[in-house]
Amino acid sequence: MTRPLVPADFEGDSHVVAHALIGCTLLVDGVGGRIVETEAYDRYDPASHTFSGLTPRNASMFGPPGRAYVYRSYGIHWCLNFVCREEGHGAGVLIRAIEPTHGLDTMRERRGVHDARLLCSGPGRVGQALGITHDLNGHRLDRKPFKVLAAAHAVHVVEGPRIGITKAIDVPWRFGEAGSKFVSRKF
DNA sequence: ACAAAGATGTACT
DNA sequence: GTACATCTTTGTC
Repeated sequence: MTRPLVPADFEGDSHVVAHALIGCTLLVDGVGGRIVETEAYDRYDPASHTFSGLTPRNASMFGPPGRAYVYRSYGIHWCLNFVCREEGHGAGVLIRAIEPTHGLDTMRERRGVHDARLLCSGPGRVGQALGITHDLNGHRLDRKPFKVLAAAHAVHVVEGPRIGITKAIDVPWRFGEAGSKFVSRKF
């Protein structure tokens, strides 16, 4: 009962897209699981990489929606965003946590830990577990190696303030599945 | 050319 | 709870 998401699903407000992505399935080369935590970053958000306009790093967020924006975090981690578009402006949704369902052994090997809760509970961990690299920046989400499937059934979504930022910390633009054991932090 | 901060994770006390 | 790795991007001089 699930359908693959297409670029049209990423047209619109980043907050709406971030909310709608909870419960969807994300696979990279068949490895991944259910998205249980996201954050929205819109064009006029001081905490967004797009706030100061187009730069070489954030260029993919100014391109077509339904693609990946991959950036290096703290010089160590690769973090994955889904590009969306609201009123012609670039915006992004950070994938913060996944409930592992496919390719657990591959993820354990990449992460070096066994506990399923520690495989994908955080944006840097998601990047490592799914094998995300800079090669995938700007890549379409409806083409290999990506696979993004709509949620099989309705999900109870909760929201709260975003994590790890110093600007606009008051807005509740972090979304997660209620009661999930696989989020990076409790809501 | 230079400096500072960063959408984090891990190890250690 | 605190410290620190690690390096790219961006703004400033």
